[in-house]
Amino acid sequence: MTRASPRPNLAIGAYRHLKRDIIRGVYTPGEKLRMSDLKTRYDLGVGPMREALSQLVSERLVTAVSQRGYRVAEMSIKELEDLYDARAQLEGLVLELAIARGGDDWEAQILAKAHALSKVVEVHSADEMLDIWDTRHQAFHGAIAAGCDSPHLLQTRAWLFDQAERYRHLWLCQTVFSAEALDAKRREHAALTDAILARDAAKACTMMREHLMTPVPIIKEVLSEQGLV
Amino acid sequence: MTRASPRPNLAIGAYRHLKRDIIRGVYTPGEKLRMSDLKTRYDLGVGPMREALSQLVSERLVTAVSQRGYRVAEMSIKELEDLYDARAQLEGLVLELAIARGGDDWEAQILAKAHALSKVVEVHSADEMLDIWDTRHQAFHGAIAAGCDSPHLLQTRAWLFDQAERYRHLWLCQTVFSAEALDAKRREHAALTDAILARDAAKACTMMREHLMTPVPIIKEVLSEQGLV
DNA sequence: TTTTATAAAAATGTAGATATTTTTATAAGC
DNA sequence: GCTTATAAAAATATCTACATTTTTATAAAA
Repeated sequence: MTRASPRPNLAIGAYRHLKRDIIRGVYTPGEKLRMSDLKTRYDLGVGPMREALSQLVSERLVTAVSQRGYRVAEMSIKELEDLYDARAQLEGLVLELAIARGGDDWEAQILAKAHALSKVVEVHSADEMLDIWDTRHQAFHGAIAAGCDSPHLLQTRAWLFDQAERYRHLWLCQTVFSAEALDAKRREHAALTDAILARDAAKACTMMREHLMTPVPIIKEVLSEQGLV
Repeated sequence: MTRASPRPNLAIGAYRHLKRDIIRGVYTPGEKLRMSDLKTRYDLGVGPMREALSQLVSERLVTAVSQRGYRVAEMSIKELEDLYDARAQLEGLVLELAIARGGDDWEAQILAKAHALSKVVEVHSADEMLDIWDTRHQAFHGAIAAGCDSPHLLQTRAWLFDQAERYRHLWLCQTVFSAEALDAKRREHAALTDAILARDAAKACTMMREHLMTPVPIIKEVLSEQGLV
């Protein structure tokens, strides 16, 4: 029997918690992460804390200067634009490969996830709505990308996604609570699904790139409003 | 005045050293990295060592299982194939963007680096030859990629490059010490440069993808010969 | 052979010592 | 007075050594 992963060590927990907090905007961009504060906030020693921070430095969510500690990575309009452009281009490539390589099961999964996403309605709390819609939305796009059948391309995709997560979170709050915005997205997803299932690579990839770029102006507004840049 | 980077901490040094050793094949894939061995080998305490390992786990060069320590990441034919495929596809995308976006300075840099690469001859020691050729080879490809003008795409490119580095190192030793192989590469680079400067995107991208895939069969042979898989 | 008990080895975590940076206070020069 | 330079103090980051927990190896018993 395969042994279930044992007790996760403290660094792993700290890593997850801190990453989540950074993405959710608990810290402001550029904020100093003092070891003494982190120790009390997450209730552990410096060892595990430093390990968690080291990983986040690797992922570029935190910056480090030797002997001068750690800071939350900065955010900027410039980064936002490049990040979303890179994501759109990569997603286009991945989709092109998926259309060339994907089989029947790939098509079926896309339809399944598209259906689940379109059925998100009438949820009680706002937070619940945000969670459910985002989960299904990611599942839908994940199902499309999976067809490229390349673990390493999917990994780079996931990495860019993580990088964008802080920006994306701003957009998510704007979109999910607007019936109009949600409806626009629903139509885009339906059209995208049609083009993909018709294996029209050129059309589908263009639509995908445009679909990924639509949040950019919205995020720009929120960034200026909240004084984050 | 910008303050020069101060004393780098021990974790940074350990990270560089360990990463280099893994890439150069000092450890065999899957080998256990015992803390006590690492401590004596790199002459450090556990703290900095664990920080360095945490970063390498993020980069997937090392794997970790909680309470059971660290291991050098495995290598496999399957991973080799996916890695090189992903690299070729991404490099094709980056080149397509570079041809669309690159300016005069981009063209000039490519010509400059291509020239430097073609002039690598008559070096004394074998190791020196390997270093110089590889440095200029990377500079040439780097100059091409730079035209895409996207820090994040270049970053994902660098990450995939790092992932492939262990495999690539095997190929490099085979190629640099074969006059015939070097000459073949020289012709490929010249043809590639021509297509790029002619801004023939379709042709250049196809050539680039093929160029990046040529090492795969060679590396497969070396891997089986050396019993690394 | 398989299981259980025991001992050794290894990984992880904490606390305190050391070194570095940043802040604050003080004094000198313009 | 205002700025700049210097020195002491505080805050902070980093590292090592030791203590604790968990895993792995070994040997005895079923």
